[in-house]
Amino acid sequence: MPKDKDELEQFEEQEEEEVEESSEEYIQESAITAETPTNTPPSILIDVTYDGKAGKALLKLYDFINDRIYYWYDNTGHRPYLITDIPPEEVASKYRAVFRVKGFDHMDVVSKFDPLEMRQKTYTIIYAKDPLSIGGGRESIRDLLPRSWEARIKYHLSYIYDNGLIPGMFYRVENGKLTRVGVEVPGDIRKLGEELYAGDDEYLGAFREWLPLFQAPVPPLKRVAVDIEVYTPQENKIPNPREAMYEIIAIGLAGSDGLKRVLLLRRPGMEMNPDEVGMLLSSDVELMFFDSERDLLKEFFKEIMAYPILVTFNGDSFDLTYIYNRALKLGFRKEELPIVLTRDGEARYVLGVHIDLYKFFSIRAVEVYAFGGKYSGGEKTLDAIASALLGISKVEREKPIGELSYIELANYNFRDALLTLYLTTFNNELTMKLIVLLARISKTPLNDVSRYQVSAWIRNMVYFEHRRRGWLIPNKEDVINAKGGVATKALIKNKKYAGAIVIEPVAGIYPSVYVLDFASLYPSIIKRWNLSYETVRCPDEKQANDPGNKPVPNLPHWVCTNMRGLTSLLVGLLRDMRVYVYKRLAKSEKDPQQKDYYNVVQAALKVFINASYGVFGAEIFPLYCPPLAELVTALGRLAITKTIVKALDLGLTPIYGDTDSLFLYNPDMGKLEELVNWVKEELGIDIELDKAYRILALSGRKKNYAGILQDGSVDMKGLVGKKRNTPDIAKEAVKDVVHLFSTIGGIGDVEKVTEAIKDRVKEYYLMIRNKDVPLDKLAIKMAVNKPISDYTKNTPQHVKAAELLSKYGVKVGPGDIIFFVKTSTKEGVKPVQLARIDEIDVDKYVEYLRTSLEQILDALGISFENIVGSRLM
DNA sequence: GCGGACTGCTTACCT
DNA sequence: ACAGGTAAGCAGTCCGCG
Repeated sequence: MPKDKDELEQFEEQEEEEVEESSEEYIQESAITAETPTNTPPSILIDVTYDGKAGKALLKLYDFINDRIYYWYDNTGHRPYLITDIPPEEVASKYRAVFRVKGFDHMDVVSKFDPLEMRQKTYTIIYAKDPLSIGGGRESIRDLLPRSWEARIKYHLSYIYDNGLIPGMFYRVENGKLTRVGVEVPGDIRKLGEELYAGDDEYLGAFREWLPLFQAPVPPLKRVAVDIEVYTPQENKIPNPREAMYEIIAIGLAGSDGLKRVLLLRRPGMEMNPDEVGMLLSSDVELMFFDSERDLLKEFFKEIMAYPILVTFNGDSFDLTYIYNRALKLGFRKEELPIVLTRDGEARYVLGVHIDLYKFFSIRAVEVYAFGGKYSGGEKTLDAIASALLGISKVEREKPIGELSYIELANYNFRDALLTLYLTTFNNELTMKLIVLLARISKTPLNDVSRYQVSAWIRNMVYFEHRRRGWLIPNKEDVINAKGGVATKALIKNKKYAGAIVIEPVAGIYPSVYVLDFASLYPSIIKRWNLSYETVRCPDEKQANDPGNKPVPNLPHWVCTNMRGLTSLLVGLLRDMRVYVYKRLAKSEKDPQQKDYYNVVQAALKVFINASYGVFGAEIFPLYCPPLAELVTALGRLAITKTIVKALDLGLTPIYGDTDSLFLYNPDMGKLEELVNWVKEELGIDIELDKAYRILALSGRKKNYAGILQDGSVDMKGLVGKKRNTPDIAKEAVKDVVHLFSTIGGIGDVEKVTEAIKDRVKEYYLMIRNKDVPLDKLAIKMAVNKPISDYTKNTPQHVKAAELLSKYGVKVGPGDIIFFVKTSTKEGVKPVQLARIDEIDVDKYVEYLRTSLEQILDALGISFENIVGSRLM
């Protein structure tokens, strides 16, 4: 199993550039099925998919009490369809070919609300017997018509929307009919919403609708983590999972029910040394030996089928794909296998759901918002993520896989399976709960939630609401055509519109600084100003010409006041539920289990809220709406500017601010409160005290400061000394100096501490001058973000170092971090492995030390040159 | 032929 | 591949320089 980044990359799909989103679903090649009873106990809906053989939507339900998986096939006659504005008679006369499509079923007339034209319209709906006949197949109805809508929505999602299904919620089958199981909501929580939204039936209704999704518990989902080892004749060469040429010699299984097992292949010439048994890392791991690989796989398939959820780390690209192809090679028939490979590189688990944690943890929004960037900045390997989240450090393997003894192999193999399982169990099953909650909010099956980015989740959530309201889902081009382009210019080249404001900070040391922060500024703006793709620049002339409908005076965009915007309502609701309900509950709840759960709820909500503005400025989002995005940032600029003016008015002293924050120097507490109230009153947005510094050092650069908070902790932002690529020696110097800085108790200490800092700086300077530093502390660690061959415009230093490395046979690819030092050799750089201390370019490192330290020294008004003497060498 | 001013590319950060 | 704004370093280009 590949664990290193470059190894992972080898299996990333290269050719699957699916430009067109097809409605095609995977072909169910497997004949394995679960029971389909006419009555079931309450069960959790874990997957919704399309079964090509049955030609129907298929729901997978997990009954966690009796530990059973059930299938439920659609029996309502639901069919794939598309919508067109061509009347049926015209279809019949002008587009007769539609009827000749083999999967054509029938036509009908429907009335839908067009959110762009903002009126009810009549459409023709054309049904097909299978998704491919709508679009994606050899001959499809979509391709025969000049205009169609909703023809690119994948069928299983369409099925979810039309039936109001919520993946992750509880359902039961009663006399063959699928029904949702009710959820008990405590009266005091319901009351919170009733008070919050008194008199606003739209919000109140939505609140009641959404509450059960958060109140329904997430039951323990039985799962098994899987990891395989493959024999390879060449060391450091990872076997190709598509070819599956070599033997699978071990499969590790770690179950949430306590299963600890390694299936091992007996190999000629390898003996089991009985003395070694005591060396098993976990003594209760059960080893099972097999004489044939076929039997080993047979046992594997049998074992996993006791679980509704299969968990892997990179199983889509490696483990499960390898197993699948290897099984075919060994004579298994496709129908016998519980795994199916899809065209877009997924390895699906037929009975339940396969969750590939490599994919899930690679989702940017999960990484940043749900896990607070804890594993950011490094490699996304099992070891790296496990070490960041679980604090388990890496165990090195000393020999090639093929040379390990049975016990060594079992230890190595089982450990990875166990780590994979741990990634789903730590913090009270945080990961599983998060996935289920994300599925509920987005109406997306667990399978897709764990594989698609946040824009797909938000798309699904919003599409679901369209269908619920009987709205037509517009095509992407319709939105752009109706809403037009932008009116502002970005400061950064190649960006589409203007963003946030950053206030120019004045360098200096400031005792007692209070920071005010707009509470989720952009979502609040979306709520407060009724911003939604359909309300912004709505088609009503009267609305367009009413100056009162222009939220930003110097922007030409107006916003509809007649109806509440869909996304405004959704974002507003989710934001309120997070702030007023689940953050509060998470704080007040006594039961630790329940407290943890509320925290997962508020973290899941955070993901959606934080991404809600960005998607409207992202071209890949199907409701991409630049005027909406630019209104949000413009209103943000207005909010912070007005707040600053008011602050000055009140005699407060703003010294810095960035986007949604305002730094106030030594404020009068009464005035501060006055400002907060004014903002709430006049701007209709919440602003709150975020943090307070005992002392703050502004370097004079934007996004760049260090401060000591009231609890004595250091808060460093943007300083070079904090960046990953800065050599450790410079980082240490900064850390040292900041520590000295933190000893400043009052303004009276400044001089004394300044002297101490000067001395320390000089020490570091001399250390570098005298090359009295270990080489690895001089290493610059910089990531390669694309294939080396793609650096055509220029050759940055880290790429030069990478090229030197490749001469020694070290392969470098995207995601790899290059360690290099600056040398006085011809290239100017060398990979740290190849360099000697006497080749170091001392001046360059003094320069590094200078820029790192100056960001602190500038605040203190000290010059680096003064300390070290302007010595040019 | 060389150095300074400049632009553009690249990475890592902030909100 | 949810957004834009900023710091910093280096590569490469242009231009002046009697």
